Amino acid sequence: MTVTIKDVAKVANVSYSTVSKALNNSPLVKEATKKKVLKVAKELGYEPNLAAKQLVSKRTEVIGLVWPTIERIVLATLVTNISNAFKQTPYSMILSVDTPETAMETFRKFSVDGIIAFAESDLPLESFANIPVVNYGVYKQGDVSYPTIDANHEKAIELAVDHLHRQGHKHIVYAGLLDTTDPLQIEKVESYRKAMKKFSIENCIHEVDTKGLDWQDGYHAVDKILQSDPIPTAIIGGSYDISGGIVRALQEREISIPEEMSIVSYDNIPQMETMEVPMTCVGVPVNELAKEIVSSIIDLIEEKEEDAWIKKLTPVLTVRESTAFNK
Amino acid sequence: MTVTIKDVAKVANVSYSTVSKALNNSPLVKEATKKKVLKVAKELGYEPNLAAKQLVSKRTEVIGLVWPTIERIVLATLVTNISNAFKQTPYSMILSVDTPETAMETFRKFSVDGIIAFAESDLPLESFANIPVVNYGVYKQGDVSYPTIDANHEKAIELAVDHLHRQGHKHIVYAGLLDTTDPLQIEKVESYRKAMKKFSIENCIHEVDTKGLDWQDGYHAVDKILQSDPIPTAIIGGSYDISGGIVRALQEREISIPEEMSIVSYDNIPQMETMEVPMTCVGVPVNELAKEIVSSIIDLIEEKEEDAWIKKLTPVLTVRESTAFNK
DNA sequence: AAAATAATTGCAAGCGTTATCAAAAAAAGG
DNA sequence: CCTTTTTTTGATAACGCTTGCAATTATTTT
Repeated sequence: MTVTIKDVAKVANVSYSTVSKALNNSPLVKEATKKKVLKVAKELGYEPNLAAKQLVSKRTEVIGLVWPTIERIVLATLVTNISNAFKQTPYSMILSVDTPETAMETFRKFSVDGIIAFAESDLPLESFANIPVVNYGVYKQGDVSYPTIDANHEKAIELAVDHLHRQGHKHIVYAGLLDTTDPLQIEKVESYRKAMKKFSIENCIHEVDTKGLDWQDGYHAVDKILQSDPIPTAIIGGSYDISGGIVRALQEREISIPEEMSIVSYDNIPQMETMEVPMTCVGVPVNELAKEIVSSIIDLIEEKEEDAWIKKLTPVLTVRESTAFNK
Repeated sequence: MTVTIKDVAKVANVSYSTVSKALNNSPLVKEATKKKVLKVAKELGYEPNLAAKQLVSKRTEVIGLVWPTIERIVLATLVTNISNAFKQTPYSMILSVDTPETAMETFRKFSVDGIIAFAESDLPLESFANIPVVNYGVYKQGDVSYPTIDANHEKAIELAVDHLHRQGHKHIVYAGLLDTTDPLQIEKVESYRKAMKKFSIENCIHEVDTKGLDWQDGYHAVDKILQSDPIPTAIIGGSYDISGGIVRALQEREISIPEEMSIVSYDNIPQMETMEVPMTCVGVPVNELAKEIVSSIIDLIEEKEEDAWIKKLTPVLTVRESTAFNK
């Protein structure tokens, strides 16, 4: 039937406690035996019994990810990247698409060692009874009740403006969600203004409210952009989807990208590369974000730091084919 | 610390094996003691230790759901509905967004009792070593290697045509993905043709290829629809997203729904109700789909049927405000 | 080469449950 | 009132694993 530690022990000709230690890479067992055990284990197709492990060690090496809503593709991509990042570790991840409350119940049932949450999800703080949590994104400006990972949004937008400015653009419009209380969206526009000032083109500041973050929101924002005077030569799209909509709308009007219009998108996900026009974008690459989140939660579990902190990751500019010199 | 069965035993003044039986509602313990034990357990806030339970009973009461890609909202809604449906049962669900191969690994690690998969995911058949699987949707026409749940698509489309036909529509256009090998999409158009024939309006058969299943695909199909002669009075949208795009495009052209154009959408998800125009739709309601999937996998686990079968669920027509009599 | 020290290995005690079966208590029968 | 039968309870052995600690073996020291 199922291969246990004892079966491995028998074949490897050592005691089963040695097998256990070998499998856990304990320094108390000789390298040679460790190798032998590992080889036998593999041959027999040994798989550790999680329940037994958990029962004695009180740890599960399982981390729960609360993902209450099927949201924008950026988050979806982040989730898959996080899931991937765990493959390099002894931990596994389970996902709950329930409300935070029921997710917490499930996670307690599984006795997960740690939890990853997104700012969007509004966690029931009380129910965490000393189980480590890492949060992605901030709830409100300045609020850091948990260890929090976030991108340096200000820097990201500055990177976008800088890039366009170097290419000779002055009339750079920011197309994003403006009329909102979402701190992230607010920070992005404000950063845009700041950056325009920094490069002394604040007289060209020009913002278009997309009213949302989706494809159609970008698509419909193009009308407004093209009606302005002077017509901008470059656009900063506030999200992956917004930029996608903008590109399509421009193409339909036969305005060529990047010859007649440059566009830089916020968000840095692999999908940017495979868009109709490979997109120049700014943001923390989603795989880095994922790696950081994963290593943070593991550190937290293994070192049990207590404080809430915030870590702002440095974004990068990825230049592709949607931007060019302004002639 | 954590309250165990032994703590309960001590307080209730019985042996801990009696407590175990009482908690599992065994007929071998007296009603009176059962009540007493349950009361004490509650008072002490006893929570059963899943790991210990698993270790001895060999069952985890956990079911894995393979969801490799973040796909159309219909699937996302189905996933959350399935997750909800499990709440009525002793089982819990874990989700893997990995490739089917790695998902299987994770599931093996957790020793899930069963697996739910979507036809889209192309499972590695070999790796299932007698763990029950339920599949949603069919891979290819007629292929049922697993117990499979699916909607009766033919019936659904017929329902749509019937509804429109009763309202006096003849020029009913089907807007969906036509140029594809996806058996589901093919079945839908063919069902459309069949239904049109059934109601003797096959001379009005009119299909528009959306080239995809997304919002923008629907949006752009409207041009083609409006260029035809005669202009149809009703549209069957091939998916939730397609229909959404169609509605928006019609509204932009100030063609009022349902006065000037009726539209029935394929897919029956709650979001249909909250669209810009509450949408008349056909399909198996997702919550029913979810319930059926959940009860099937549980039956399979508990009764261990061996055969592959396919269960076609009966779709329903949900009439809302996107359809009206043709005048 | 013997003694001391260090590096490995093995033993055995749990972890919190369930499940089997023997023991005890209660009920029934003679 | 003592057997016999039935109902109820309680020991106890797994389940597969980790983990101190004791036992063994290998390596230094003297």
